[in-house]
Amino acid sequence: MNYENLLREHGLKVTPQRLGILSLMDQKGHISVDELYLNIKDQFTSISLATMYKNVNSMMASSVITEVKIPKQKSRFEIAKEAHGHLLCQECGEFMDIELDLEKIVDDVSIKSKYKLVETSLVLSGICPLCQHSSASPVSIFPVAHSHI
Amino acid sequence: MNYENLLREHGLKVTPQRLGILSLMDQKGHISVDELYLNIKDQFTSISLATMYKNVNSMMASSVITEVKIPKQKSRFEIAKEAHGHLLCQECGEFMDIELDLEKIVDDVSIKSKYKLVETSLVLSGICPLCQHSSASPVSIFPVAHSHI
DNA sequence: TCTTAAAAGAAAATAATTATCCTTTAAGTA
DNA sequence: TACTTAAAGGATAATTATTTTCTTTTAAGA
Repeated sequence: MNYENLLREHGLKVTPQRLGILSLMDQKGHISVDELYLNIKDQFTSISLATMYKNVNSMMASSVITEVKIPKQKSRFEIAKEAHGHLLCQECGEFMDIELDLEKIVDDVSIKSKYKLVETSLVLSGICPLCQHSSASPVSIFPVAHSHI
Repeated sequence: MNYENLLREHGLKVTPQRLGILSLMDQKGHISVDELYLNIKDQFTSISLATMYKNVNSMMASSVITEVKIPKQKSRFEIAKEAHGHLLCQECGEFMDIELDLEKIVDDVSIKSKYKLVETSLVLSGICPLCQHSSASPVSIFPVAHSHI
């Protein structure tokens, strides 16, 4: 995907900092503000934390990115895309998208509540297969631990 | 429900402050920490904000209460109960529980991902029937606006 | 009652986020 | 290509949110 166009289409100026942020999100899938800041300082040694927040906010306001709020964790941000859910391993922190078919539930709730629904946020949490077997392993100190898919 | 027993069952001391917090949550259904603090100061004029946080944290840790993270809003807390979803009106802020049948989705995700799922968090957001009709109404300044159920 | 570990309260410390102000730059226009 | 300007960046201060520390009070069990 071309992030320059993505930004332009949403009426935002194309800056190296924004491209860097989007590129990081693309690589990592989901990333918190501070992870973002830590990682981006390699490329933009003088980038300000204020710039990070300003960009995250402006890109959220124009729907280029989306915030995912996660129980007991800090929010992560992802490039906006069609509705989907998330799956979290409470043990190792693995976090991934899942395809969803919420249509039936959404329709049902729409009818009963008469709400016009525009947004869904679903996070399922549990223990991933690897952590189920590595029995006595305590909760990881590290926010993103082993990768195993 | 008897909150004294609820606290005892979870190994927490019964204090007037905790009972006040639980009673407020019971009345309001869902409430943020600062709303909680504002409201509780009437009864406990000298209650400390630190006490609020400490109690919210201890009652969360022992699963007496649950945090609900909501897109673009501050978290609200509720007395823990069986799994359910939430419905938010983005216009007036109305916020309510909804019954859910996520079983099919949860089973499906469990099988595909091999995760052992233990927690679900679903928030549906949209426009409530009243706000749909009061056409040009802008987003309310007030966190909890008209009540209409 | 007496004992004690947990909780409350006050204040300070930390963390997270936003605002301010001045400089720089992207992007449209001459 | 240079000029103009509104938007964005960077540094820092200010706010806001949350946690920690330390001392006093209190719930709950002996």
